[in-house]
Amino acid sequence: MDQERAFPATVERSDKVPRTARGRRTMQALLDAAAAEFGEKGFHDSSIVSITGRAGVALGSFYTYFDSKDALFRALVREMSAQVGRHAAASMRDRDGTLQREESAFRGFLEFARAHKEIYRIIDEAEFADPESHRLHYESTAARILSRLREGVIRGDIRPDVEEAHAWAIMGMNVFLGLRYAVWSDERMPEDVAAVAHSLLKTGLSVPG
Amino acid sequence: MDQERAFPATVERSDKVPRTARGRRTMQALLDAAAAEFGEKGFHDSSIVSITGRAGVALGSFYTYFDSKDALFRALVREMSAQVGRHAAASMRDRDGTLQREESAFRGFLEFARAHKEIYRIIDEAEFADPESHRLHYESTAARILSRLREGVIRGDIRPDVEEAHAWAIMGMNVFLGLRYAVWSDERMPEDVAAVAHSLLKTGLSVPG
Amino acid sequence: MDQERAFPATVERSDKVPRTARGRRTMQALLDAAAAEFGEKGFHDSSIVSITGRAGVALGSFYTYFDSKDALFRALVREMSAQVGRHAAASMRDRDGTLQREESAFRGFLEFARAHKEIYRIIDEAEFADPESHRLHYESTAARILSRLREGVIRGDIRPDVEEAHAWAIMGMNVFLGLRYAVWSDERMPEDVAAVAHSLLKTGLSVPG
Amino acid sequence: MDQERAFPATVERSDKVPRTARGRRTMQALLDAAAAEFGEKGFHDSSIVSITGRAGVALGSFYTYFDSKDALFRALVREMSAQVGRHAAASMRDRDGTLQREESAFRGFLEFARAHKEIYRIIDEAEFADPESHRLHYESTAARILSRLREGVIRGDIRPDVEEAHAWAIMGMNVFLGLRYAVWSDERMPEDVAAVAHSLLKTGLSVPG
DNA sequence: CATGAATGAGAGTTCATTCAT
DNA sequence: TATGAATGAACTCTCATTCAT
Repeated sequence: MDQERAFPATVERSDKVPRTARGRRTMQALLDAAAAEFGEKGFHDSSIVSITGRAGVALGSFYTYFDSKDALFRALVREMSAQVGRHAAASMRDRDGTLQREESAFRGFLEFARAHKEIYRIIDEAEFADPESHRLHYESTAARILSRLREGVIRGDIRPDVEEAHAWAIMGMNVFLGLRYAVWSDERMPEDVAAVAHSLLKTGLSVPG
Repeated sequence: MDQERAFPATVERSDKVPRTARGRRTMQALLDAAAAEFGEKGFHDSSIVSITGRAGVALGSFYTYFDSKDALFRALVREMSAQVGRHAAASMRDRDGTLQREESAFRGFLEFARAHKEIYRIIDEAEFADPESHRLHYESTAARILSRLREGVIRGDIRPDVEEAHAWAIMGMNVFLGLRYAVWSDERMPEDVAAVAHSLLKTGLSVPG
Repeated sequence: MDQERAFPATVERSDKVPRTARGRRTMQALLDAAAAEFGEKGFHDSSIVSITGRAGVALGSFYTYFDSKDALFRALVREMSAQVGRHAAASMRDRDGTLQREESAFRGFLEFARAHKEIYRIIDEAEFADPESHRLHYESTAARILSRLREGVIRGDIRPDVEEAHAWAIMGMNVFLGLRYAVWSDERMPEDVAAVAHSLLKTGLSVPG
Repeated sequence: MDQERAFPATVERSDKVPRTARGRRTMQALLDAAAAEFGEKGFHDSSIVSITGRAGVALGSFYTYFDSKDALFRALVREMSAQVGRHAAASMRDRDGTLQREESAFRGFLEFARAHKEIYRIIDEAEFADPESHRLHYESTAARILSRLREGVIRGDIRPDVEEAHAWAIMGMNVFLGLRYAVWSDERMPEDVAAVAHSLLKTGLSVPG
């Protein structure tokens, strides 16, 4: 976790691997430009000319590094999905209770989303431009949440009947609170928002007794 | 509520109002075709030729009723947003507790989403194709949830500290559970899923005591 | 001349002759609307919907009275060409010298152009939309000027070597002075401008002697 | 002046500047094709497909060099306006009297118009397709004529009362004589026509005495 | 005679992708 | 590896004209 690179990092399994240092620089420039472009304009309003323009390389060079516009988008989505996961995990260590660890993870996610609002847009748009990655992102995120909850059951601080639906519920909460309080507005501190979510998850909304 | 029309209904304030019965039929055919097309292919992969083809009318007829592809999409998004709201409200009556009413509303939403999966895609894609409507949809949905929670505070069955963030959390839960269990798969019954969400909201996930 | 109708008058040889009084009114409304529309927007930016809209009649009614957009334009051009000729002629009577009569005719033309600036545009555009009428307009105008000059030769106040080219020269002068001082700007009085043209035609521009 | 290129020359400030020799050739081919097409069919009946077809390049290549059909037309109009001016100026040198110099300029203009009849049509049509350039063309042409006349006043061979209207009168004469004897028909030699215009400007049409 | 919905060819324009240099 | 010109399918939108009512 500590050796986490600054976003956006290189894409792990790109279609074409640059062989020279110069090639690596060009590819990285294209990836950075694409993240900015897709985040600002969305997939369809982004164009290869514009991306290569931002990156300061010739139009034709794009195809030296990526097979297509779609391939580039897919690469970005997977990378960002991984980054979001890594970042949440990185924020999670050494808290006592299971839900407290979830709270930390969510706070980390909120901080990350504030800093990289374009990620939201790109992952959301994957629903249309790269449905497979989109599905994978949410399924693996939910799976991670669920396995943590199950550890909590064993540990004894989580209700024994937790199941996949609870993980999806938590993920949905987190995503929408992130949209509202990290992407659309910065008005509230991540720790406040995370605390609200935590108390909801801990005891629910009913009046006690 | 009872006289609610089947989706997709006519769009209330379309740009051009047909003056004859034939015109009304054509416009309706275009709206139905557009809902299907946008739901299947998404906004950008949908084309006017294809929509008019489905509707069985000539290409040019599209522009007799809509100013542009965007205008049609906006009209659809607003109509669907309204429909989702109406449907949830319609499913909500005569339950005792506040969270039980939310459970009913959510079950109604799940049933509606199962029957009209394209709505999900269309409203989601509005984030890119019609951001204003998208924002409006979620803001007004959250506002409705919040006002119901506040009534619960007065009634005495909801924690007095509820606030906007709780409404967004509930909405996020509902949307993601709907995506998972109404759109992506029909494997679970709406009432089961709604019950899971209800128990989470009622007492949280911690082990009692 | 005295019974000259107000512009724009009915078109002499229209493709379709209305049989009822109501029909005549509708046709006239279309002609008036077309003159305004063509004058403002030019032939290509004018549309039948817009013309029928101005005229307050249904789109389909257009084809009850005209065979096509081109036919209407041709009808207008010919009518306007005739009007310009009639108006110049009407302003020409009872002056003594040949060039003084030309001066009067030109002054009349300038007044007419000031009052109906759209005529200029419509006749000019006929070069592209109805070349035959355009050519006919200028050829017949030049022919009229030439025949008047030749009368002047007989009368003895015009150089005996006048020929067609002189008529075209006078017409060109008149048209451009009209464009400059009647259409583009009203800053100078028609009689001033006509006087300048007259003195040029009378003695030329050289210093005498 | 002597090294003047044959019409149509390259357009000085086009929207997009080709960076390679091949690009320059393509752009030139498009300009030549456009001049021919606009001259033959007029602005509205000309199409990009047809222009690119004449030029022997793909449709899309058009937009590598021009922003739009209008932009290309504007570029052509301005270039042609400049060419007409340059050509008239080039034919004017070393004659004695002011009106003799005008005669030379006019003869040069007639020769140019005979060789490039499409220029007439293109500049005329600018009245509708690019009004600003059209106005500019005639205003600057008139201004040049007027300043030459004023030099004649100082030199002593032109009436002291010459003014803008005289310049417009001369320009109108020239344009219409050009239309009649250079564009519509080649029947008369440019020097004859220019001589007629010259004698009119010199002494007018009245019988002397 | 009036109406306005329906038609569809055709226009300008965009842009992912290919390719010669 | 880098360049940018070239390509053409695909798209949205317009509008003169036809026609059923």
